[in-house]
Amino acid sequence: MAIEVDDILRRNSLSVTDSRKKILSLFLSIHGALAHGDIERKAGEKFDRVTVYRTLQTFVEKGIIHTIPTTDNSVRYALCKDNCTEGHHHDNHIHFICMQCGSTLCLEEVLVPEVRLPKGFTSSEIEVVIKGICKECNNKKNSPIVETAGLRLRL
Amino acid sequence: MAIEVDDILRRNSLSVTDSRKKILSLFLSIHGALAHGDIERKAGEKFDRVTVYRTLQTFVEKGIIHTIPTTDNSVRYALCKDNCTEGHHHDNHIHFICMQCGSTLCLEEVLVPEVRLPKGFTSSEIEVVIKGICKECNNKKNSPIVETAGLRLRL
DNA sequence: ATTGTCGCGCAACTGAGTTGCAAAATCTAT
DNA sequence: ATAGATTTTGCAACTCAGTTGCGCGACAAT
Repeated sequence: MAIEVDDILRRNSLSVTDSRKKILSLFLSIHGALAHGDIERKAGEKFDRVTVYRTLQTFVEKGIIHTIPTTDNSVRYALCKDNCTEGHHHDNHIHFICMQCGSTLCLEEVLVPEVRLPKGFTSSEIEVVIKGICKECNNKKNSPIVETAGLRLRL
Repeated sequence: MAIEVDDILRRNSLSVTDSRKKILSLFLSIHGALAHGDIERKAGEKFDRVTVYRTLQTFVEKGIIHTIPTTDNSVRYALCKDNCTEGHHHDNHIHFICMQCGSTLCLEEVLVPEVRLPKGFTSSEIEVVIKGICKECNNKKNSPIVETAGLRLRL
C-alpha cells in the first residue's frame, strides 16, 4: 500500500510527504467519502489543520480526489476512481448519502441520467445527490430479530 | 404586492413584520434564488444579519422557501412555487446555476429524472443541480456584435 | 394598566477556512 | 552523500458565515 501511495503521488508530480501519504492512504482504505473533519480525526491528530486543507486542495487540483456537494452544506471528498492514473475527468456518476449511517458513497455504476433542459439552456455539468438508506443499513434492518431472555437484538 | 405578502405571512401563521415583508417581497420580485448575502445587500442594509438568518430559517420551516445546494458550498434560497399556499411539499424539480451571470434558478418544468439504484439501496430524496449557461446569457452571446467608432458592443 | 408572547437588534461567541512567514523536509544535480 | 534550490509544513493571526443569549420594544389578550 505504501508503495502504491508513493506511486500515485509521484505520478502526479507531488513531493512524497508524510501527510500526503497518510491522507491518501486513508482515502484508499476507506470505501466512501471523507469530510475535512473526518480526515483530521482519523489521521490521528498528527497534522496541522492547515496542512490537511492544503493537501486536500492539492489532491483536488491534481484530480486525485473530487468534491461531493451535500444538502447540509458541508464538503466531502472522495477518490476519483480512474483518476489516480489519468488526468482530470468529468465525473459522470452519482452520489449517495445514507441518512442512517451518514456515509457518502460514489455510485460509480449509476450514470448521471439525461436531463432535457428548456430551450436556450446549455449544460456543462450535472450533479446528482441521492439521500436514502444504503445497502448495508437496509440489510441490517431486514435481518431477523433475535429474542433472548427478554432482549431484542438485531444482528 | 404588499397585500399579497401580508397574506402569505398570515396564511403561515407568522406575525407580519417589516423584515419579513421586505425579505418575502424580495423573493417574490426576483426570478431565481438568493443567497443570504444577496438578501442583506438588497434589503438595503436595514436589518440585522441575525434577523435575516432567523427570517430565512422561519421561512424554510414554514415551507415558504427552500434551500438549494451548490457545489461551491454556499446555500441559496428560493421560493417554493406551490408552497406559499399549501404546506410542505417535496421538491421534484431541478436546479440550474448559470456560470456566466451566476444566478440560480428552479427549473420547475423539468422533473427530476428516474434513477435506478443498485440492489439494496433505497432513496428518499434526489437533488439535481445542473451548471451551464442560462437562456438569457445564451441569447446575449448569440446577439450580433455592433461595431461603432472602435467600440465593440454586445446588445 | 398588567401580563404574556413574539420578533428584533446588539454583543459575544464558535468553527471553518485562509494567509503570511519562518522553519523543516524533500528533491535535484553534482 | 551533500549543497543548494524548491516545496511543504506548522504556527499564529485573521476573516467570514452562522449561532446563541439576552434585554428591549411592539403588540394582543385580560
